[in-house]
Amino acid sequence: MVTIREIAQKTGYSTSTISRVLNHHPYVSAEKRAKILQVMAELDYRPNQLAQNLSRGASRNIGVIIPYVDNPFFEKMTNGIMARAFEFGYKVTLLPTNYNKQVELAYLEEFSAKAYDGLIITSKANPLKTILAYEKYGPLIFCEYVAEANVPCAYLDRSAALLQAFSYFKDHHCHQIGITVGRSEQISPSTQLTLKIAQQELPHFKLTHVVRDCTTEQDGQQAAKYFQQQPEINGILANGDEIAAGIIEGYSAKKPPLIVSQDNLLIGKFLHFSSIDQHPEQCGQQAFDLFKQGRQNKVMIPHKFIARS
Amino acid sequence: MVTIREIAQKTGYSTSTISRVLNHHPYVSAEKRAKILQVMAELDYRPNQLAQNLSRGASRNIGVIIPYVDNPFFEKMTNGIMARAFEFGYKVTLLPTNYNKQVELAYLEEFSAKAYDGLIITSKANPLKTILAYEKYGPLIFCEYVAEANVPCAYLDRSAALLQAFSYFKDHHCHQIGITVGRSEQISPSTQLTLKIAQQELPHFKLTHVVRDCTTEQDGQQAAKYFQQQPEINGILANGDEIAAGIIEGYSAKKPPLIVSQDNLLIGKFLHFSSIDQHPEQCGQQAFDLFKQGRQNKVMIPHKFIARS
DNA sequence: TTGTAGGCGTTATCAG
DNA sequence: CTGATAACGCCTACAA
Repeated sequence: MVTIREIAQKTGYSTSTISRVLNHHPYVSAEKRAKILQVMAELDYRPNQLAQNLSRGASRNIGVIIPYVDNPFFEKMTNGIMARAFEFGYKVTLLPTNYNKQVELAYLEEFSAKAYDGLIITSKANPLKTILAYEKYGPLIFCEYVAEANVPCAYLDRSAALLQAFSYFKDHHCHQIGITVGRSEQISPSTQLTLKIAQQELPHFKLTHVVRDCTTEQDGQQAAKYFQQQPEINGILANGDEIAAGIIEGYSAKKPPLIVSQDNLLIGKFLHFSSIDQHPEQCGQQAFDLFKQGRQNKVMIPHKFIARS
Repeated sequence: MVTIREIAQKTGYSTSTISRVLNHHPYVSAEKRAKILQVMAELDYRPNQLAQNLSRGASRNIGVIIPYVDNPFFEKMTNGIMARAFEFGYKVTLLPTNYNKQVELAYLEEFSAKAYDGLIITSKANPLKTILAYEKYGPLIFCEYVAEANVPCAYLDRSAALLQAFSYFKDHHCHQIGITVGRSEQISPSTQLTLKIAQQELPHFKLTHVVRDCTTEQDGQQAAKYFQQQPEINGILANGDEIAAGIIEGYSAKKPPLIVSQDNLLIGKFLHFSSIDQHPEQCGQQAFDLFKQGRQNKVMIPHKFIARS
């Protein structure tokens, strides 16, 4: 492997000078620069990034903790992060947890070992306190609301989105709604919020009308079976468009009640259900910007309700 | 920052011994190991991965060159790669090119600078020769067929899939088919193959029935408008399910002809068009395995035709 | 402008 | 089993 030292020998200049042309520093005579570049080309010299990383103490690489890699919502979010990262010459490493605490902890340990210059957390498996303990090792940015001061986060205005969804239901005279959620309210703040607002806005809402652990189309089908056994249900809030599609399938013969979902994928357009676009790409972009600028703000991302009925 | 040397000082042992317990080497007395671990915990010592990377000459990180991050086909492929990488403790960095040659070259340069232990190329912007020039810097694995011996690749049996699609058309008496493709046949081997086989299998096929540069639902709608002006067209081969959906939209009032698409997404089930599942996840998994095992085989991934009509 | 020398933190070799 | 010591390849004061 050709090193900076060999270039120094062949050219007769010092390693410092070589390093300077490598880093586009000023204060190198045009003549020397030219010769050095020439010798570099001749020997096919490649600066070793691993060495550069150690020397600089950074790798221009950020980690992104996500629950699932094949989930439309998080895919959009990571796409937003990656788009910005690309602009600024950063590399992105996706860190899927499947909401496994141990796996997430392993990533946090890597982070503390300087594997990433920063860590964006789109959704967490461990309690906030556990994660914040790693703040001392470098910048941590969240893609959900975190109340603690000085903790940067870009977050979706879930409350506003839910309020709009529920008022849509009310406008259509749907007061008994079924809800599908991902993780149960015990561990997911987002589910917690959903149910809290449902109870506030819809006095007739019952917790027995909640189907938990829905992440796929199949889960949606199962949920539909359950909902059909509750004839009073006249509206459904789904936690994703693929699940909503499954619900419609599950109703098969029967006409399903009014459905509102939350991904705004193409399929919603064809199956004619309403959807909330939470703009996860924007959230990802903002999260990266917060990292890049080293700010500790909290940035809210507005949602958009797509009514179809 | 606490280093291995500080641990050595506080414990009175040598850095070698510290390094040994760090790497779970044998030949360290239980007593010393215990004391070292204790001091490490006290000082909250973190091994620095950047230093380890330099010392080992590797980073357990692989790069994956993809054209787009938000394309279902390549998302599935990268999911397959990531699943395997995760199992073996590798990190994955996604490298989107948008088929820009310069961007792709920049990634190859990074690779030659040891930024990645290996590079998986799911689809390339530059000519094969250009890319193979970087083989000397480390393992290069392709996710498409590469004829050159000793170049490892996991590839989809595109020919077989296309043959089945065309015989499906013939079975349904569709001999005048329209085709949408991504990149034009001049630059995409896959498009080239598609058109070649179309000409072989369907004597009535005309190149004027090809719509190029289709990547989105909107492109599909546009294509549909064009196809409707050619009343003789009685079958359509789409290059993706979202495009197929767009085509169906584009036909709006009119009933669209028999459609076969190529992603097998959920939407195909609802819009009732046939689709070829090329199993891109499997392709990604195999590609990673080829990297991991350092083999130079060529692995074919079988497809599956999902008939709906 | 340029060069010298030390440092980044860890691993590996090789004696003992 | 253990410990010096030399890599790994680059960057950067500091001095000239």
